[in-house]
Amino acid sequence: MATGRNHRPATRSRGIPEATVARLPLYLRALTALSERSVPTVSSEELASAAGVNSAKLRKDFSYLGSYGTRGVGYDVEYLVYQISRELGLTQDWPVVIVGIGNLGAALANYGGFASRGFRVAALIDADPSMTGKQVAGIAVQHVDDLETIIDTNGVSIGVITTPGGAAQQVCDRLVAAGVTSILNFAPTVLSVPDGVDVRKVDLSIELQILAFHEQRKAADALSGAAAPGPAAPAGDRGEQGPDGDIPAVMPA
Amino acid sequence: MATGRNHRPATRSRGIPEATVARLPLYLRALTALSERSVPTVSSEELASAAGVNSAKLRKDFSYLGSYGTRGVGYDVEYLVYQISRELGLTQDWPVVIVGIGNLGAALANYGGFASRGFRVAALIDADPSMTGKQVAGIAVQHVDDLETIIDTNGVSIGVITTPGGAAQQVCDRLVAAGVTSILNFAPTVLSVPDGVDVRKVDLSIELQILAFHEQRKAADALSGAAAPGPAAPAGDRGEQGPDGDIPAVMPA
DNA sequence: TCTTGTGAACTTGTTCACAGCT
DNA sequence: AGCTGTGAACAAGTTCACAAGA
Repeated sequence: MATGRNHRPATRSRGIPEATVARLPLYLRALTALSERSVPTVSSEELASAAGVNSAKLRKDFSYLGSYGTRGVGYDVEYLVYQISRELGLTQDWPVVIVGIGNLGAALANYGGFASRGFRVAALIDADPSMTGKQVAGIAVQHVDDLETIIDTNGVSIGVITTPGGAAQQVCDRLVAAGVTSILNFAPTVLSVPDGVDVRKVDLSIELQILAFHEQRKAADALSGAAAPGPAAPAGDRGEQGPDGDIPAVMPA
Repeated sequence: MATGRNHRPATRSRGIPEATVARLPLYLRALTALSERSVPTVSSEELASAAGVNSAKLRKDFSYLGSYGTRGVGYDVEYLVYQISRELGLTQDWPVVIVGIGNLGAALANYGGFASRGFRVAALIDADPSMTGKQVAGIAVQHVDDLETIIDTNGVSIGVITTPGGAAQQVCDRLVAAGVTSILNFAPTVLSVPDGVDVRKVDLSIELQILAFHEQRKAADALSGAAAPGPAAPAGDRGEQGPDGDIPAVMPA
């Protein structure tokens, strides 16, 4: 996958692999949970298991950040939380706008995990005049006519698009023109953006189609494979699941 | 990520790379749009551009499916739509259950893209008794007590979890025990599943954190890099964006 | 003795560039 | 002449396995 990092291609001394960046939030979540339970220290094995990856990968990932562990002991939880937060840029506050306040937009606005990690919903924007002024998650919806002003006065650099597919490119263009340089796109559309703008795409129907592919293959395997080991699940060991792993996800601008 | 495909590791003759599988839905969407405009044939260059990937990758991807193009001409749109649909298992109907009918669950239930491509919402399930019987997207919500019966009578093999994080593992265990073998998890939790069960995770807060990382780096680059090329976007060419490529995505309830 | 940190091997994915077919 | 299909080069990511250090 190629997460688009097209700007300034050279001069990157301490480049952290994209796959690693994609896992840092996962580690951070696991570490935060440990921190809340006042666990002082954790081994790569334990943390890896909590994050659903294997320990060699985790150690390699951390090695790109520096040497924050202690041999024979493990990692200091609080210290690691801080280092990863800093690396991800979560020690600062990121104002975010959500454009398109339908079912999904409202769901995201109500999502608590937002505020918890450096993100703040600065504004909700919708094109429907009848939505203007309505309170969603305690925030008044504003009309899309004011998009540029909202972006500007709030210093927003991250936008979330939850409009229907047909409106997404247009909204995207306006966001970018107004100064937004990172976009999380929930609309089922491929967005065109200028160089230097990052787009990440979240697409439910694509996820389901990928599951269907594997599901179909399991069914085929069950038919062809002679002696089926058991009903559905042989109850083997627990598998790993990655945020990325497979599908990559982002994209370059 | 590693989409857990732990079952039957060997004996896979016609293995399609995971990265390719992740892009097939993207091609399918672009092809469907062409089909609706009655475009009979398309070149790898055109289709790649519509899907937001480069043409060499697209041709390589299609080569894993077989030789469905015509040299000097391109690909027959209708034929390709059929072949990809078949490969993804979308020529059959997949009943899906959504567990956890909060904001997000309701948003997904209302999502039109579901039915359009082989997926059918067979049931909505929630643990809150006051939700039972309520209509969401034209479907009556059922109580989680009946989960096993619902899975069984509808022959469901794909489940979507949109519960709060705390309930996700428990719901997952019951889904798996009832026979579900593919799970799309929106809860901010790493799910443990037996071998043979696929889990895909969509996590909004992770997506935002990845964007924040890149955003932070752009800011750092702008400071260090002497002459800034322009305001925000140099208005370069249009980049590619992958579904997978990197991380997938949605989120927690 | 225990666990990190990492070179090296390996696997997966991407891009190139061109032969081969229409 | 044009575009697909693909071997081969390349790049990214993962896993192994063990030396180094606490």
